Amino acid sequence: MPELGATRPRLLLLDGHSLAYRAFFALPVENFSTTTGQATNAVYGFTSMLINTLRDEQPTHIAVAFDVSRQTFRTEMFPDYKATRSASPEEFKGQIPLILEVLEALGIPSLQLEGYEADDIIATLATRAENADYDVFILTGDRDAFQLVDDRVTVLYPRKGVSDLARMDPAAIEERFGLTPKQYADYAALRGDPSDNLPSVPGVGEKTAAKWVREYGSLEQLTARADELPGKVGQSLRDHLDQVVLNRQLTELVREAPLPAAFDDPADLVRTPIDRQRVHEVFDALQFRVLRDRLFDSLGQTVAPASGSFDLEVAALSPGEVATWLSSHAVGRCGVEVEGEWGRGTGVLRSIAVAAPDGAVAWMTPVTWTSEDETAVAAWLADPAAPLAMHDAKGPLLAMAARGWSIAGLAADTALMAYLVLPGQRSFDLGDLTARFLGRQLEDSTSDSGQLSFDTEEASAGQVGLRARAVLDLAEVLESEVAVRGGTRLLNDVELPLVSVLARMEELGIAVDLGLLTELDDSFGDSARGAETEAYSMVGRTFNLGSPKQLQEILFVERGLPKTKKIKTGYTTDAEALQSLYERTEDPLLGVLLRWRDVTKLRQTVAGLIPLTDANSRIHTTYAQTVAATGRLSSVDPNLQNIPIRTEEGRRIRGAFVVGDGFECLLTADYSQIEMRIMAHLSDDPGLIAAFNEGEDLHSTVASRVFEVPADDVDAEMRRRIKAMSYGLVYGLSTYGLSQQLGVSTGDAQTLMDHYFERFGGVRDYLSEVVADARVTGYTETIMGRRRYLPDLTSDVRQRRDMAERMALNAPIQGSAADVIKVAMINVVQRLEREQRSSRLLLQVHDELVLEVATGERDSVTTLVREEMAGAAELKVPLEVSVGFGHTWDEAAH
DNA sequence: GCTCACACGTA
DNA sequence: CGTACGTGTGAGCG
Repeated sequence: MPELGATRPRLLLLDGHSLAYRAFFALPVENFSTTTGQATNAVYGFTSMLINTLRDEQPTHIAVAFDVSRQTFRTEMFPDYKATRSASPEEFKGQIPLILEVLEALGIPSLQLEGYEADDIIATLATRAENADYDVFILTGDRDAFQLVDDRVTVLYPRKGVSDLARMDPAAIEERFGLTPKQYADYAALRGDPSDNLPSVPGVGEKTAAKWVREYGSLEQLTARADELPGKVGQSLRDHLDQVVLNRQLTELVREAPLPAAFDDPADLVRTPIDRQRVHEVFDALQFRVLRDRLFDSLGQTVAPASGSFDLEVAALSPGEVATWLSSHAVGRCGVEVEGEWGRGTGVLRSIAVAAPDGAVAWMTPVTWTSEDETAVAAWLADPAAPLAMHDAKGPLLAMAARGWSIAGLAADTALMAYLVLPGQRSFDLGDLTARFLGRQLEDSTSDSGQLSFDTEEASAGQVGLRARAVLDLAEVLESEVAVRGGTRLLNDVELPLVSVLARMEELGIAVDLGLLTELDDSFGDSARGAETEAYSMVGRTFNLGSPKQLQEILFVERGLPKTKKIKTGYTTDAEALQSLYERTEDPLLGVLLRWRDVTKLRQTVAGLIPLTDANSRIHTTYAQTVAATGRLSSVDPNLQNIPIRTEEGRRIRGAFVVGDGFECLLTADYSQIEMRIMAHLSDDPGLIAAFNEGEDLHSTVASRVFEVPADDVDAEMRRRIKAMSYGLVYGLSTYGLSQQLGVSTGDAQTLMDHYFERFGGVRDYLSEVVADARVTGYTETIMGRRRYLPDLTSDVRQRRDMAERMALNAPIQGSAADVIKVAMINVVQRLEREQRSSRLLLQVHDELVLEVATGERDSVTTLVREEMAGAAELKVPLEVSVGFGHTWDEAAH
């Protein structure tokens, strides 16, 4: 069994100057500057390497060393040292203070030492840490550090640019230079170094230098026996012995530099949590949007030091052992980890590991198990009395379903639990969660280096077993994390039961008319080509219609059309802008462009669906349950939640989604105005509640009250404005936004808003209360207690704060609607099962469910779906559900 | 091959 | 200068 996990603390040391310098020349400054003209390429490259290394190496301790000035003990020994190095450009120097700001925000200590280079500081810290039993990682662009490499010290050296790091351990040094790390300094001295202005020996290049050090073992031996060296190069060496000896002294890194007291003990370099607020400020100033996201993605919001490890034995079960192992160990909640592949409604199970509460971990694979073994696992998984903890169980469920298994006792899913704890995070990697919540290292640190080669089966057993154990331990910790946030019911009653509902929906997929899809592909393709040809002839040459850049050139330069809204790359060519240009200038090219955009988009949608259709003519999406910060589901591969509906042509695509063979029809059921109903419920506004209880049509009823006219006198324009206003409120609309939406002045928009709030004061009070509460508590909450954390509500940056406020306004509403339909889905499926219906739930599109209705079940299923959807939550207004049927998804719409 | 910006489909 | 998503493309990096 390989040794699993690292038990030692991990110290990361960075050479600030050399990394920044590498970045400065690797990244073109034109692409990395703020809008105010400050160059940021060195800061960017440095920070990017830092973030990647934090993510990949998970250090528990960290420090960054900088050079002070050119004057060091080395220049005293050899005045020409680094003399040819040109003064670093002002554009570079100005970025060092910015790097220091980044480090300060990240809580990473940095130091410099008069008379010494950053390398010496690093050598000193590395030596001390190594003696204190640390693993040390040195990120530097200076090869002199290679001499520090040994079993405990690894140098990470940028190979090219800023994203490709070479991992220099003793094996890598050996492979690259044919030398041990200890010999590296000898080699460097012999070879000389033009960048440091260390003279070389004429006739002795890298090859000879490496050969001699290899043959003689060391520079010392070589110089002692210099007389033996034959030929011209031998004489050359003898003539330059003094310089070589000096080179060697200069190259040697100081391992006992006099460090300041704060850096005396490596333990003092333990990582501290980052200052989120500061990070936002600094990254805002540097305009590092993507880097910030990458930082928060990879680290989560705070970083727990991952110092511990797992220490476990994984038993790879031999044929016939499974039943016995399970009955003696699998008592109480077990961690289950599946290795395999899944997606598009199916999967393959390669191996499975079970971590028992007694500490035992077993691993097994279909490759070796007997049919009795398989029966035993399947029966155990299907036992509702056997509680299971898994991580992101939906995929494994698909792999199990493909073997005909099902599970009954999913008692915990660590991905879902982490999602409720950190709803803003978009991915939940088991290794990250383990480091963060258990302070343990999940990855086997020896596996990356490729030095140890173990039997694949053993390696798999170790890794999968380790993960099973991590899941079990993590479930316990996350359980209390969820509980303190009041999310236990949401987890147990909604998210967990939903997993198997979604897995089943993915497995079923929805039938499509492949012939029709192909026809549509052709037809949209023809239209696109037609528009294309027309556009070329209008412009007088061919060009790429899909390139906003070329389009800008043609529209705003060649044709001199009026400028549209500014965007980063110039002026927008989006549909809204083109439409308005068309109305103003009547340039026929704009009409053709819009037409081309429309049909190409439709064609792409269709073309994307065709290859995803399986042998049974069904398409299987994958639902993401832990992606949307508000609690909604999302749909990928393909996204079936954004199939066109608004235009006639778009609906032709919906017409290609059809009822499957042997079923009667598709049924769609959607909540009408669920978001406004939730607004009424949460705000408790009597006027809005009355509007729902009394009025025929919500928007007309609200309009008649706002404009103080009888319901019959509400015209289409009044209704349109009020509808826009109502929905705008759900999104945190400003008067400016409303004026844009309605095409009226901000004054008129303000007046409309005032009138609205005069009649619906409860809504206004609720909205301001939501933001005020969230500012105090730090989060918003849905009707089922789902939280969304919004730390930016107290940001000093206006734009961030406003954004957070709009999120605060929207999250409880969008999130509550998500809660409601999730409950409805569970209940619909449960009742279909209880009533032994063959009809089945296929799709969810946020406020709509699509079912495939079995022959003869139409009426009963309609009733069932209406009842379960309407009854999914008890609100102060009724939940109204509208239902439609049809042979296709389009026909089933209403 | 990667990442970014843009554009656009849905609720 | 209205929320939440996913996808495809061009373009620039390497």
